[in-house]
Amino acid sequence: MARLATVALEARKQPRQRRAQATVDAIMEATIQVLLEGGLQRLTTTRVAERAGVSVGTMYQYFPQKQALLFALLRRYMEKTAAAIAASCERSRGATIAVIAETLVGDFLDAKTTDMNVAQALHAVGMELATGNLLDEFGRANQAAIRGLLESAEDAVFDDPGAVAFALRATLSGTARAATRPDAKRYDTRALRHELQIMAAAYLKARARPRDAEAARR
Amino acid sequence: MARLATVALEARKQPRQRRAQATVDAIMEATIQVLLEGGLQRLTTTRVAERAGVSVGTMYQYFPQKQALLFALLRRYMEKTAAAIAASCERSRGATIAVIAETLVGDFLDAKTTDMNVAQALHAVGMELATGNLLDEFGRANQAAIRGLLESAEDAVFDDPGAVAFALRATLSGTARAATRPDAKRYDTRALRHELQIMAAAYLKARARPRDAEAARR
DNA sequence: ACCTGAACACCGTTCAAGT
DNA sequence: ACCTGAACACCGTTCAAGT
Repeated sequence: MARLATVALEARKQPRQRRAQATVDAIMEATIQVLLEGGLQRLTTTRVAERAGVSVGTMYQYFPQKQALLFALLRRYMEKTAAAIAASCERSRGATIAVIAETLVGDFLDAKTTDMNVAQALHAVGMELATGNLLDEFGRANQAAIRGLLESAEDAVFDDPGAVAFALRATLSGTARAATRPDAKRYDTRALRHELQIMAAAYLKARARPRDAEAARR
Repeated sequence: MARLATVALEARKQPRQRRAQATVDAIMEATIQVLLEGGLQRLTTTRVAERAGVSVGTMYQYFPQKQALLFALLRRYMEKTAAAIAASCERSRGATIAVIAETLVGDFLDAKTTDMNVAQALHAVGMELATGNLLDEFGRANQAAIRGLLESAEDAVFDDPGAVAFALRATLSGTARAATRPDAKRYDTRALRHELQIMAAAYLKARARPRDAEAARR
């Protein structure tokens, strides 16, 4: 099992004076700039401090390690999207499930897509683009397999099997990632599996025409 | 935009003799061991080479940078899961969509869950667990918001709103991650949004009882 | 063809000294 | 209370020399 040293990622010290707050702001802004400019590989403590116009020592007073910089950025991004999603839920409260489904999906994707530059840079943390290319490569392979499967269905025919396979694959692999998170509880994983099966079945049914109808038309 | 230096991640040199192949195998095995033992933070080229019983120079002959080690591991993992998924699709070929949905979801999750130790370690690349904790924290908040929304639906009542909210949230956030990948094409994103809305609507309908029936029973 | 390991440039982190 | 920057330990990567 991957054991990890327990590390403090939160700020070591809260800024108490105005100039200290300005320092923290400058560091965070510098982190974004350096990240967007050169990716994670070029994000060094020296570079961020230099861009922020402070010494490394000062930076370490507020961000006890390099990771804390990224952590703070991620926290800010997630606070923002969570607020947007909560607001969306508030808006469609009491609507029909059809409206709820449409609004929720739309607003959720919108929220996560805003500030996409930063989000992408954060997601890319670690293996950078290379990992993504690999994921895409196999994503396409899996999608092709699923598409072939859909086209073979005994009792249904799909008008756009490519789109359905695409959505199904994205949902599954995205969810699988969540399910394999280290702290995903066994219960959650099993429940999720059951719910996903219901979801996939309902989706396919909604997207398919019965094969009989097709045969009858010819 | 995050610009990245183009780097060769594939092996620099193919092993031609038997002892060279043994060297490559030893390095890959050592990488897994070091990764599972101490996480990404302790995965240094020196440590892997030492564990593999070769010099760093030898390692750099086959893996031109540190990332290439992880890349090779990830590739092996994905080849394995892709093969499992293809086999699953082959098995349920020609079945009904109900069977297809159930089999596909089940086998997909199984494939991605096998070798979970390595998968987790690979997923953890970069921000390690801290990121995950943050994701979970806001995941729970979003889930609670969605659950409240579902319970407020005008035309439906859910027997297990928590489970439905959990599945919906996992699907959405997992998919959003895929949609915000740098190379996700605009077309794909828009199509995915539409498909997800159909999926969510179909799922909610499958999971809900009409409110009238509930009112009538009382 | 394959391997070695000292050497180099650079990075994360600390801490005594300053205002 | 806040900031500085030289100093330290260590890491990724290279390359001349070996078998």
